[in-house]
Amino acid sequence: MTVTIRDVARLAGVSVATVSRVLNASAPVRDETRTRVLQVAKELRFAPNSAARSLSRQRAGALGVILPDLYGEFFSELLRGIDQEAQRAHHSLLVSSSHHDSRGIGAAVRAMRGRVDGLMVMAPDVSGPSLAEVLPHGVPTVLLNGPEVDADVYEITVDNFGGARDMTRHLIAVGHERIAFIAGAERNHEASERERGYLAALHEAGRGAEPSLNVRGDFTEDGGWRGAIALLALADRPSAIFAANDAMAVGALSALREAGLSVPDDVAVVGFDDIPIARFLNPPLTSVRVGIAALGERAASVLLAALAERSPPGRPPRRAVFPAELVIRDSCGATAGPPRHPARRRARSERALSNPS
Amino acid sequence: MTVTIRDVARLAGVSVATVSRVLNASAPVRDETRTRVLQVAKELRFAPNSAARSLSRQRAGALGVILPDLYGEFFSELLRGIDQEAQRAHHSLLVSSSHHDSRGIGAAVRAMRGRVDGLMVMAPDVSGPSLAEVLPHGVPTVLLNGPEVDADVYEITVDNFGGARDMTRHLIAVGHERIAFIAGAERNHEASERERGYLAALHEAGRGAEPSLNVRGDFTEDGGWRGAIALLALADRPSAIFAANDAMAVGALSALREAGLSVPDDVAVVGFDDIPIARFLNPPLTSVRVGIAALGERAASVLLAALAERSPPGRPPRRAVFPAELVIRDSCGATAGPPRHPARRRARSERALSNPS
DNA sequence: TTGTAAGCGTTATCAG
DNA sequence: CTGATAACGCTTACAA
Repeated sequence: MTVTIRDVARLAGVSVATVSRVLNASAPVRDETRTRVLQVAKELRFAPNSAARSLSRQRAGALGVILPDLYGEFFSELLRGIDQEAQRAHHSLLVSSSHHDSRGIGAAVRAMRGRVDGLMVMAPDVSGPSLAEVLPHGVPTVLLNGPEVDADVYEITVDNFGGARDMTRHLIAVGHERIAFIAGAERNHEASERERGYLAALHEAGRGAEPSLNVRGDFTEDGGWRGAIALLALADRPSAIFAANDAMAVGALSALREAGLSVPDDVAVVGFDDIPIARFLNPPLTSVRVGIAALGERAASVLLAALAERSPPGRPPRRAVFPAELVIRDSCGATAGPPRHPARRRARSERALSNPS
Repeated sequence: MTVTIRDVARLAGVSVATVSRVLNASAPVRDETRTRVLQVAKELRFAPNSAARSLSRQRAGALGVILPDLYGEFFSELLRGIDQEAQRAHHSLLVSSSHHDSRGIGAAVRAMRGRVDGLMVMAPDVSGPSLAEVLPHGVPTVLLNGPEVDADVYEITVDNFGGARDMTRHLIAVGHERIAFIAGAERNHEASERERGYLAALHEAGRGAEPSLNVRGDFTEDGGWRGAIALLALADRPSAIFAANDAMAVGALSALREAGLSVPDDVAVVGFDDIPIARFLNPPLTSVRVGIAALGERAASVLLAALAERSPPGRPPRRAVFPAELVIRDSCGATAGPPRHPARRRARSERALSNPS
């Protein structure tokens, strides 16, 4: 076996309690013995066994993250934000991914029992009730971008509906007549919210939603590519394509390029999420900014705060909604064409609209 | 507190030992008692406490992952591969990120003590000796894409040198005279290996390396953008830009577009890693395929195998090198121009070279 | 200021 | 087949 606290105690000529006190600064220890203990601990490269520690104090010093997937820039950004906040609070991160049904989520939740103090769960493609069934009791939990759930949890979501509605409004405002939508995966909460926003904006503009312009995607580049191909095959092709996330917008851009069409001149393309790469695309992608990393940070900090307060989370669940704001870049044709040698970079053809109409 | 094995035992009218036996199928139990125990366990939604479990058996059923960063598609792909393999073996994943120095890595390693059975460490910007200092003794460890380390660990790396050399050879072969390089971060092992490959290819072609064509980057899109801007400011601009990773290539493409230059007609651009988005870029990016997810899977499976064998890892360290092969797409100008309406997708303007010259 | 000892929740050994 | 009970490594009253 590896070195334990008893080894340190023996070599330092003290009891294990004293070693523990020194290492945790949990009680006063004579200076001389302290330095001796530290000395020995360093020599032995002692590191306390976290499992034993978790068991003894009744907390693990770790947070669990359960995600539907890990593909693409969205999840790494989210995880990055979560990790940053967790690390600030000296907490470890347990990550489990590719859970698309409640059974899988339940299994992941159970596996984390005892190793984490709290949970962040993103499960956009699971229904509220079936999610509530597998969520743990007595473990503070933050739900990310999911449906509303009848359970004692915190919920943080992005304004998917409002963002999509605003984006569609914007496309209408700049004169687009035929606005197509590449939707997200079926039964996915975020996907349906965004679709709802798209339809609402069409409706309020007094336009009917043309079914052929609303195609099903799956949030991947390939899905966006296929969606765009389908749309281009229409007799009367759309003048704008709104992809329900940036990954699909990337795929759509690729399809348009292959078809020899120019963006935004022939067809405008916009996305959702504003993943980091969006502004570097060709052309730079108009999108809906979500602040993915900030969302992750927020989720972690809400969870940490819940853990900090002594009172068990018997309070009513709190629900927070992150704003989603438009970021207009070249791909929608609403900016002036880029000058050939821009002096400054960012300010050129990018603007954020706080309250687009 | 939450429900423990004692609660289950009491309600089922058996001892905790029996409950444990039932739940782990670790010893024969009478059918009748088994069903009764399972019944009670389900009713109580019992899930064993993993910390206690880890402590008792001397294994945690979890793997640790230590990464330098979490930004961009590279790391999410890597993590995706690792997670996939870990999940197959019913292991959890502990992830800790943004560790660029040995101190931080040491802290992360210590924090994982007792919660993981093995470690995967990616630390390209830490020197071998200082890494060896903080690596744990007695914990099976896989080093990813790092320098060779004098410690009892497994090492898995990508052929960064060979890949970069082959890519440069390719650019030379298709007639490029002035080939620029946007290097990775300083003191980064992968960065320097790739740079070495670039220089080696120039050298073997009897060309001197022009210092002004070799600019420093940092593996981010922004770094690539700045690098390209610097290169375009040269009196005699390069005909090809080799970015040391795809993220920087993305930035370079963006800079070229802003400068009104066409890729590949005015300047060719190539990258390294072949992140998933590369083939969807505009134009599709020629790159060096690394098989990122497969690399992660491999790392996890090597680790799991090491954990499975009873013998403590006293064997000599094993080092494996993943091949890196060119993927030629449009951005380097070595493919025929894309037809306007390609029938098939992938085969059109993409080809993989196994043994490029 | 320090030591002793009782847990923390499971697993595993050893008797029955 | 089943039940006590001793670990596992650490923290934390409670004493001294």
